[in-house]
Amino acid sequence: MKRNTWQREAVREALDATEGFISAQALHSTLHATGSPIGLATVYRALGDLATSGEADSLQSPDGESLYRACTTTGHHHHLICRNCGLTVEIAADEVEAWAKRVAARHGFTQAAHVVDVFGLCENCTRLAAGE
Amino acid sequence: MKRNTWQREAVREALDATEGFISAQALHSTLHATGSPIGLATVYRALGDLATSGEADSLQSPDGESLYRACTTTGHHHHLICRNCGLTVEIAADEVEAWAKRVAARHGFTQAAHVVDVFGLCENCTRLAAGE
DNA sequence: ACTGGTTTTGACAATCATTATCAATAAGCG
DNA sequence: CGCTTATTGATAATGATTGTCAAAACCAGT
Repeated sequence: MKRNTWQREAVREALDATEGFISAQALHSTLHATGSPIGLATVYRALGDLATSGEADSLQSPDGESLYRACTTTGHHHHLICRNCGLTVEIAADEVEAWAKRVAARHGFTQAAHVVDVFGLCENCTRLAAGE
Repeated sequence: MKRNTWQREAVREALDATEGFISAQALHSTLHATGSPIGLATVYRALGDLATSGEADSLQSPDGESLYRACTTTGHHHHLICRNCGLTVEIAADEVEAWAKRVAARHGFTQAAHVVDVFGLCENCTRLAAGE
């Protein structure tokens, strides 16, 4: 039987309150910062469950972390993320939206969700890197 | 200066000889199996270099391993991944390529790498899911 | 071919995210 | 309320990847 615990609720809420993707570790930190004494292992378990049940999307960041996101079909958008300082800019992506659907259909895929995120260096960090 | 060593050659050849994606660990094992005393760290370095120079493609498996593949077409492309069975189809993504670069530039970002992967259910799994 | 300056290698330690362990806790049912 | 059992959480374990650094290999110049 599946039980409802405040921990699972907390993870779900924290994920909902997060813009874009977040790592399990980061989510755990966030929860701790707000006073929740939730355990790290529990965050991993809760995120895994959410991903399995389809309530959350997961993807792997370029450096191998698993990132999670609350699955909201409404208000879909994408992100431009600074690899160095973490600055995140939201971007609309209608073009990509259409493209993803087209490509998926062409290959017989259904229920296409897509992960379109751009990692780069923001203006600031570009300058810093150049000065190295 | 970049030097040519038999180790780097060996990695490149082993990668060329491999169908599809392979993990660094697996490639190391393969090399050892053929008698090459190459070190694990060296395989990682060589693969990283190949990926950086565009001679190899890399992606993350669902369980967090980095997988590499000899890059047949010069150029970058993306993947269509079945959420259920893991089937991966390669897709060209010139449109997205251009879009990503444009968006990044518009926001002052440089060195844009992007994560553009489409998850869905492949034909097979769609049928299976329907029958559930 | 020999030598010098540098890069590369490779064995192993270190790191980091994630998973397993397992006793203690708490959810839900009656 | 009490019982059964899923869940929690501190910590150990795992496993891939990266860092370290002395020794070996590469390449250019002689």
